[in-house]
Amino acid sequence: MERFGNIIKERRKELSITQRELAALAGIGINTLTKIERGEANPSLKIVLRVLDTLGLEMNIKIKSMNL
Amino acid sequence: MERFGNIIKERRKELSITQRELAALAGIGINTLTKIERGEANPSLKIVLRVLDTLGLEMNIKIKSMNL
DNA sequence: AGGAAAACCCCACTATATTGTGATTTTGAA
DNA sequence: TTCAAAATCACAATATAGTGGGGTTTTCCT
Repeated sequence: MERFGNIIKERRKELSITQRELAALAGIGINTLTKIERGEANPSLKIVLRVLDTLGLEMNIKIKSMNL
Repeated sequence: MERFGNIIKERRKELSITQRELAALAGIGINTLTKIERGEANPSLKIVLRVLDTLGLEMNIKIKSMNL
């Protein structure tokens, strides 16, 4: 979850918006967002997708690649 | 969620395992899995990652691509 | 250093995801 | 067409995600 939170946080910073703004835009609670960014949350898929979408990010799934 | 469920279901079929087997391997309840496959669930990230991992799938996040 | 905005913490409440059990339906192969 | 396995459904109980409110700390700009 750590990793996931960092992606969100970094992207948010790139877009220069605050946690409050992102939470509002994504339609989620501020507490929920801060926990996600800190990796202290286990968010539902709905929440995840809303945040990603708001940040102009997308998630995709593929067969696991080899680790050389 | 529909889309997500289908990915899981199709991959499971490719691996020729039953819902019960996948649920057991992933360490989640059978009811949870069936709902996910039908798109009638809003699973937590933890559950999502467990299922994907069990199926040899991985999720990644990138900047949304243009729709031409 | 001072002050304001941003981020974080704590707590309690509500909403809902997750689960097991047992019954029912659907599927697919002999 | 039968029969067993697989999938779905219904229900109740528990676990936990999501939330708001208010206070504290951190950040960072002047």
